[in-house]
Amino acid sequence: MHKPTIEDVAKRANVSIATVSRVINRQGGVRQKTEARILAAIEELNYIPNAVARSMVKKTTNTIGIIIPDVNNPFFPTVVSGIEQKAREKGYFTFLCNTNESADTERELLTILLERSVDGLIITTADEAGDQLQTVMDAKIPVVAVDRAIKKFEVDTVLVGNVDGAYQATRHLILQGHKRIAIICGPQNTTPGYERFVGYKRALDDYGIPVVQEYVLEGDFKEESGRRLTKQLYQLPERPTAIFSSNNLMTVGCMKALYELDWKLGEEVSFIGFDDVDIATFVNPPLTVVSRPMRKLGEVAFEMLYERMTEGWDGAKRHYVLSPELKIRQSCRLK
Amino acid sequence: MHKPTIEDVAKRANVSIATVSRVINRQGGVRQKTEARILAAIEELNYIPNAVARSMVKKTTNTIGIIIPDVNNPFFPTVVSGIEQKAREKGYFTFLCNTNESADTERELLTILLERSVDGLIITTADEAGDQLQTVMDAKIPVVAVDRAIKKFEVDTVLVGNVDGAYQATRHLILQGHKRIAIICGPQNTTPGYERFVGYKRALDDYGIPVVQEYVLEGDFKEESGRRLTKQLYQLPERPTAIFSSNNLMTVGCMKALYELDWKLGEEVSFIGFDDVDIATFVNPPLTVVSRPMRKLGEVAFEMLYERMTEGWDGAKRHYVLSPELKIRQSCRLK
DNA sequence: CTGAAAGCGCTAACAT
DNA sequence: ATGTTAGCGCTTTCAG
Repeated sequence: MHKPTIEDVAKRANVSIATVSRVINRQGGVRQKTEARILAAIEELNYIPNAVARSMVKKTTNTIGIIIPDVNNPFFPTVVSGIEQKAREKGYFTFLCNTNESADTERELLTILLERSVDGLIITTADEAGDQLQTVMDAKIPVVAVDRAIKKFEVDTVLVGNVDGAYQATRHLILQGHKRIAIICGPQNTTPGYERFVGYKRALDDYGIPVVQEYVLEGDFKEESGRRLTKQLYQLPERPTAIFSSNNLMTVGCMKALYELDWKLGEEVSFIGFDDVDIATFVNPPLTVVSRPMRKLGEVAFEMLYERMTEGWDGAKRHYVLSPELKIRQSCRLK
Repeated sequence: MHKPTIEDVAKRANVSIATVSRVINRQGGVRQKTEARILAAIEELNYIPNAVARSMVKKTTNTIGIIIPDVNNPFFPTVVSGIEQKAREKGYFTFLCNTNESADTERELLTILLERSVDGLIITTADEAGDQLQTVMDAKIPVVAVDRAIKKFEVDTVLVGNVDGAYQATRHLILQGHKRIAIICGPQNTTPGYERFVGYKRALDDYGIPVVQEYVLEGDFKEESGRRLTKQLYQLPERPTAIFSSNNLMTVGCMKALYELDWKLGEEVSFIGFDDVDIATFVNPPLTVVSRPMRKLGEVAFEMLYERMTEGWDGAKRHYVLSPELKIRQSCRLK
């Protein structure tokens, strides 16, 4: 009464296991009648091929690992669903792992994925330095970095134009007459955090507006920091007339703070955020944001990985940069 | 230059592979000195045990499958993170699969999970009848149903009190003096959809309020239906003074409709939703909701599954019902 | 305390 | 067109 194996099927159909294997894998070269008999046996026994055994001999699992730093940030699930859709189409399955921004957790997960012999890895690392990827590189497993680059190793990378997006956002504010523009930055040791600041600075520079230290605050990309820093901005003797928030979660925190402070969005303070958020159209007035093609990011990532996995392509690593888009709603008003 | 195997380690440490296996699995009975030598070899070779090979002989993969119907509904990712945390603690890994409410997709996914020999399955099925689970039952894999029961088979089940929650919500509205209370139902062929309607009806009955057909609308648990049905309600010659929405996504749709219709929340129409939503505190006034212990749901589900997997416990199937909680904010006003 | 050897279920030569 | 057989990397008796 055990799970039926290929041997059970073979016996029942009066053929060898090799022949059964041939029909399971649609390799052809099996007589119609024989095939029919085998198919019938499979049906009768409810036989389901054992993928573990197959992986054992083929040395490939048709499984990829996905590592993201924060499941609670809706950005990542969206990217992941882009990856998964493409993966499923190609017959790949995914292990989705969350590091909570911890480099140690990332290290552990990497080991587990290696043990499980994933065929490839898509990662938004918690530590851009990248030493933790040494084992993966040793194992010669294809890797694609998403949203955050890896310093130590050359790997395929897919990013959005952070500098570009932040520049557009800041310029939008400037063109409306704002001069006292604050930025709530992400961690400056991460690519997105740093680059978005660069875009902000570049726009100010281009329009001859000095960067004021009090208006440049560093958060951690989490909601609470957005809230705290907005309050800090409010305390300033000379309040900014506009705020640029570097990511979605901090934007949510900002909104909560504005509400608590009764600091009137759109009237007393203009606002623009990096990344579109669910709440964007529920606050009043709706938020102008820099939006990223999140699903697309995931789709591109899988496609790059797929090429490496199948073609064993060992060419130069590629950097793919997608363009962000300014979605103008009503949270920015003429100054 | 291939991936090092247990044999490479054995050679290097001058022992047999059996001994290496013993130390990898911490089975003891190996002399200190030998063990040290083996550990050193492992270290030097960067040896990582191959989980596929292990699964092959142990006939267990330490992997469970999770099937959910809709990744875009934030309810499920939250449940999933509850499952995953517990799973990780016990050394289990998860395959997360999304059916998009399609019974066919669910069938396919089930087959894949079976091929991959998952040790257990946690599922919120797209088809409560449950015929598609036949193969899983045949394979004698432990199953836990979450949020939706399975009719055809006895399996461990963890739910929240849908009737209870809907009853509380409706009563809350009634006690504020509302009599014209509309409900936006979920699909009546699903447990949550049906039970929530039952709770609504029971409350009306208990307080002697007749159920008016025009006020009972059936949506599909997706955002757009919430929006459409709210508009339908607005067209009624005698509009309801309160609306009860049966799930989070439809609540979002409702809010959009209210905004578009300029139907004043809290003033012209009171509102209460099943499930807490991110936007609940961003709309004005903030939404009163029935909230469910989502993470807990996942945690309980894994724990039940774990018992079955490890103890091979074959006792009676259990039904675990968690209690919902009314979170009173400000979207319901005295009539 | 350690080793030899028999599989786990399947694929992929190589024969026939 | 089909069968035989040698592994894949590991765990687990069973012997020493």
